[in-house]
Amino acid sequence: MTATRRPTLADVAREVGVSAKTVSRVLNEDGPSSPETRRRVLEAVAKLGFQPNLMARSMRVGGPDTTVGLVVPDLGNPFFGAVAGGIEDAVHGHGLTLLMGSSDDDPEREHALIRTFLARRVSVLMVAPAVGADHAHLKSHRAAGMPVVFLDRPGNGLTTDTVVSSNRAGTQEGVAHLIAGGHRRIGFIGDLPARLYTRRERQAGYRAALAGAGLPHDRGLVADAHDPAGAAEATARLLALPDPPTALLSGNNVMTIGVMTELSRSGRKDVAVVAFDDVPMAGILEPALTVVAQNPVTMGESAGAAALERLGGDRGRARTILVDTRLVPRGSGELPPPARTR
Amino acid sequence: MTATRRPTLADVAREVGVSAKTVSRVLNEDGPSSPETRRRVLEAVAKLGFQPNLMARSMRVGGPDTTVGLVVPDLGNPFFGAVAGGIEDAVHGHGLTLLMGSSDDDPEREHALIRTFLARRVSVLMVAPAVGADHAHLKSHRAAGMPVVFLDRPGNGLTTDTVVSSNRAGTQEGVAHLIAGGHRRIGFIGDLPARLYTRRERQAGYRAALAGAGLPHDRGLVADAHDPAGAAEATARLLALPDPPTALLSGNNVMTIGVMTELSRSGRKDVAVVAFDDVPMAGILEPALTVVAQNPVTMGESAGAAALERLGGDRGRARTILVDTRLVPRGSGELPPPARTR
DNA sequence: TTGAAAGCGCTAACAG
DNA sequence: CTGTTAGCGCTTTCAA
Repeated sequence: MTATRRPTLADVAREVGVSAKTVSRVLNEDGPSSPETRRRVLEAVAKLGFQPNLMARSMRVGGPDTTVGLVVPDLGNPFFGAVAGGIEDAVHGHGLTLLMGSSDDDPEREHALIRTFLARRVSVLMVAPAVGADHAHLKSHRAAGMPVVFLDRPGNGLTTDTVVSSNRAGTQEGVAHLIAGGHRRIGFIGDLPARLYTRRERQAGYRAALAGAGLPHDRGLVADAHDPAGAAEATARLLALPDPPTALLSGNNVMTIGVMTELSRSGRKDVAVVAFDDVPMAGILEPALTVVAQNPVTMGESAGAAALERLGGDRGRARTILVDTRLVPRGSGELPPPARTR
Repeated sequence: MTATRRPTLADVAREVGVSAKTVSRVLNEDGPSSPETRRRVLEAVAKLGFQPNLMARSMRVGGPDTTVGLVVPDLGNPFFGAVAGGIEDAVHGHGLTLLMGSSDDDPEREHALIRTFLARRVSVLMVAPAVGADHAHLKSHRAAGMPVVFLDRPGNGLTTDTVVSSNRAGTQEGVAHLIAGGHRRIGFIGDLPARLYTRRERQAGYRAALAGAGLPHDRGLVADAHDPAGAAEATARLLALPDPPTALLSGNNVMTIGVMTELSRSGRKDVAVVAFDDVPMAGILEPALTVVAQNPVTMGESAGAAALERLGGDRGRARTILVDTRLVPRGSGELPPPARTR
């Protein structure tokens, strides 16, 4: 079997007996064309199975490629999947397609992906930055008219449109919810590295809630992990303290799996929990899991909308779009602390 | 602020005082070049921040675009996110990038996306087909050397490499597990439309297990839904039958949410459940959820590997790659049926 | 070791 | 209403 060449504009033109430009006109509904020519061109297009080469078109038009380059840390994380879905919804009506890659939270891979995307002349670049990545090199590209949007986390060395969850306020609300329920010793299980933006913000919200209630901030109640197993260990460690927490705030969906697994394993149904980020079966757990829900689809849509405005010529100053989180009380956050023995 | 033009090969050449071809040679390590020239070129490239235009390159070379076009029904579904991650892992080392879009299980949108991808001259096309979509029109493209791979579901009207889960055998194993536990009336909660490939296969596995055990196939124990709420209703309906099932097989992750929600709501801890497709917190539910786990990452990797072989010149006949599922007993599938009153 | 010319598939600009 | 010419940014081909 021999690879057959794909038909070009010229092939269609030859078939019909007109010039390439005429075919182009018909196809792009650019300029006038006689109904008769039109008909014959379309016929030939169908007959030959011609499909215009978008690369060639973009190139000649001089505009960027009709793609949105998106770099996320992990394609497998449903959070980023939902974000991607939101972006696609926002832009696909404008003829833009998603070009995606995973950085695996590695600045090198992120940089490589960005380079590839730039080389492809994407219309828009969206990045959920890896920890430690630098983005100063994108300045010139943004100046050249390519919108850059940071997602979930701000970038480094570049001030541009950024879409993030209300991490701090959301966590603060979650912790306040626990405090309102009578808890005074509340643990925080955060992800690593500790300098990750979302981790820092959520922990700041945790501290703010404690401060707001006049509660002391016990550094010993803050634990770290970078996977569910680690989160489970961290949970066990906190609960084994001499004066253990009566409630926990889980810093993200991955931590939550570990926290809940450990509570389930040890049969501790008396520990109140609020988890940051919603999870599918939260309502079925026992007790049902109270969460601070994020809105990843909205985040994606906002990012898409912002990018489209920039493409439309908006040169205003960079905006930070805060997408609201929402406290969803389901039970686990409403557990009262055990009666105090004093 | 005025949009500054991006530097081209010619700009670099002018800067250095050589021809464009020389710059091209240095950059692509094609043909010889003097160390001195080389140095000056690289210097100018760095100075101007030149990045070769990949579109122009692909076009001139005549080869396809360095992308893998992937169409999935729903970007937000973690299953497809994981599949995409697997594909990316497999191909990114070969210089390929993922171009993704959601069809929303709508054949029209799927077709539009495929058209866009073809127009972009993707190197590979991967599709998780929408119900009712036709793919005969891809024949010529495959003949022209573009690998086409179907994912999760076979395509229509085109025989080509296909990667699917062992839906039938997996479900059969799950149902056999329930039967081995003593269940004789087992309900099946499947997704709609009923002619969806995965639904049909899984239901066939269900029937095969019943037949294998000499159990009657009661059509009344099979229910449908297309979202969690519907699955919850379907579950309630089955359990309200005069002679209700003592065990349920949930046909996919979305159904599972509804099934478990209803069991939780009604406090029915006596109904055995096996769910097709694993879910994050399955182990924490009470009882812990027994599942037939799929392997989406492996599916993506297999698809990627198959595509790469085709790109490498493999013209062998189309293969169907069955990715094994795995029964993960966790408790809910091991519940015995209630003692029979006769 | 380097350069000049041609051309990938398409469209902008101008004629006719 | 239609055609011609030129050129997007790059690489191939051939010549120097």
